[in-house]
Parts: sequence; structure tokens; C-alpha cells
Amino acid sequence: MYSIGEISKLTGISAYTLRYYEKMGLLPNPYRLDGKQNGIRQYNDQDLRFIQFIYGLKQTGMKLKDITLFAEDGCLLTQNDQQIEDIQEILHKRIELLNKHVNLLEQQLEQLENVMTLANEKRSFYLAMLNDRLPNP
Amino acid sequence: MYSIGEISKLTGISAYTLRYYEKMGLLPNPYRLDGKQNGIRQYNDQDLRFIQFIYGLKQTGMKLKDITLFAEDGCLLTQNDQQIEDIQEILHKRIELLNKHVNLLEQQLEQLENVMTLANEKRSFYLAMLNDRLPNP
DNA sequence: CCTTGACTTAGAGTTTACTCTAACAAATAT
DNA sequence: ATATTTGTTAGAGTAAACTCTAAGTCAAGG
Repeated sequence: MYSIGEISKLTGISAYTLRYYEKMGLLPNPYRLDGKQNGIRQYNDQDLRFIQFIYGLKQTGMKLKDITLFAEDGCLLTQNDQQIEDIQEILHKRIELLNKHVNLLEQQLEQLENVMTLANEKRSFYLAMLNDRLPNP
Repeated sequence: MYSIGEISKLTGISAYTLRYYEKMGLLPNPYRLDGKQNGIRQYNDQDLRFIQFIYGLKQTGMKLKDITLFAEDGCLLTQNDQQIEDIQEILHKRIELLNKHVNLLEQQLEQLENVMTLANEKRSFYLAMLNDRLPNP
């Protein structure tokens, strides 16, 4: 079990931001110490992995507002047909959003490689300039 | 030769932003029509490529302030030893910044692949949930 | 002729995502 | 015992990067 401070250290997200994410609906309400309403937040390893997943989406350009779609737990035991449909809709939306994001990631990968090539070319160019000037013939 | 509007369409950067980048020192002052001080900006293919290079750096997370290091043209014909040293220093800084940025890009690549894996796993998980519920046994 | 797009400076407004403070309570660590 | 960490709400402040408006000029195209 981790406190908010430990999660902060483990993820590199400040405690402010973790509470902010929670308030914004990116992260589900964590369990509290002794089950008290305002008890200290207790995170387990699953929570940690989830936070890291969410943070990865954020770091790769997903908007906070979109990320909220993943926060509510869709794993409730269903009672009636309406609830089943609601959950199916949420799952559909999540899958679609992930598809869209993966497409984006693929574009980013391409661009990243492109920029890397250009950056390396530029560097070679600057290095050549440096070498042309250094020997001072 | 391209006008600012054409460059805007070709790069996807608004004319506002192009002028803003120029003012901020990310982009060198372009040639003007008829050499007039306030003439219309004229960009050639080399300018276009440079703008795309700069934009690539920006898109991959380099700060605008850092990018300014590339704007001043280091290719002036030198007059004295002091100028040679200045240019060498600029070239050194550019190379260092590019090295640093390429390292960042490598990290980003890794993270991107990591997030892509996680996103695909999550998607499979959601798909499985969807399939478990659909047949309704 | 008149719309469209270009130019200027200066500055205001917007968006996103934090980031922190106040002001106070309660629990934990050294 | 005292310092640190955690908790709350509400709201203010910050930073980066745009984004646009004002208010006026200039030049080319249909």
C-alpha cells in the first residue's frame, strides 16, 4: 500500500497533481485508510499501474478530458439490461478512443523518426562546419 | 517563392504563429518583396524546409526558447578571430542541444512503444469484456 | 471598385494544465 | 515533542504558446 507521497515519488507526479487528476475525474477515488471518508488515500499496485497507464496516455498527448473516459470502473456487476447497455457503450467508447490514440501514436512514431533523422543531419552539417574552420589552413 | 499564407497552408502553422515565431526569434527574418523593409515576406524552398525542421523540434517537445539557438545564421563570412570563436561557440551549442534532443527523442520512442503496448492490452481487455457480455448465456 | 491578403505595433484574451496558498484538522515519523 | 505528511475547500497565480483585435496602410486580382 502506498500513500499519495509514495505514489508521487514512484510516478513523478506531484501530490497536488494527483489530487487534481482525481478531482478532474482522470483517476478513480482511491480507498481510504480504515474506510474513513477523509482518511488517508491508500493505493495498491493495481492503482499504481493504472495511474501509470493514465499518465502514459497524458504524456503521449491525450487530453485530460478524454482520459476521464477511463476512470469510472466499468466492471460493476450488472443488475438490469439498461446497465448492461450502458457498460457496453462505455467499453465501445474506450475501445474507439484507444484505437484513435494508437493511430496517433503511430503517427508520432513516424514523426519522431523523421525529426531524429533531420536532427542528425543538421548535427553532421554543424560538425562539418566546425571541422572546416578548425584546421585554419 | 511562397507568401506567408502559402507557408501557412504547407506547414499547418497559422500566419499569426509564423510571425510570432519570427518575433520570438525561432525563425530568421525572411527576404521581403523588392527588398523593402516592410515588403511582403518571400520564402523559398530552403526556408520552407528550415521551418519544417524547426516545427519538428517544437512538435517533439523542444522549448521555443531553446529553438531560437538555431535561428541566427552562423554562416556569415568571418572577419576576425573573435567572430570565428563566436561562431564555433554557437555551433558547439547547437550540436549539444541536438544531442540532448536526440536523446530525448529516443526516450520518447521508448515511451511511445510502451504506451502503445499498454493501450493495446487495455483494448484487448475491454474487447474481452464486451465479448463475455454479448452472448448472454 | 472592392475584396482579399499582405504589412505594422501593441496589447488583450484564451487554453491547458498545473501549482500553490490559505486555514485548519488529524495522523505519523524522528 | 515537534516536524512532516496527509486531509479538506475554494480560489488565486503561473507559464507556455498561441490567437486575435485594433487601427491603420498598401498592393494585386476578379
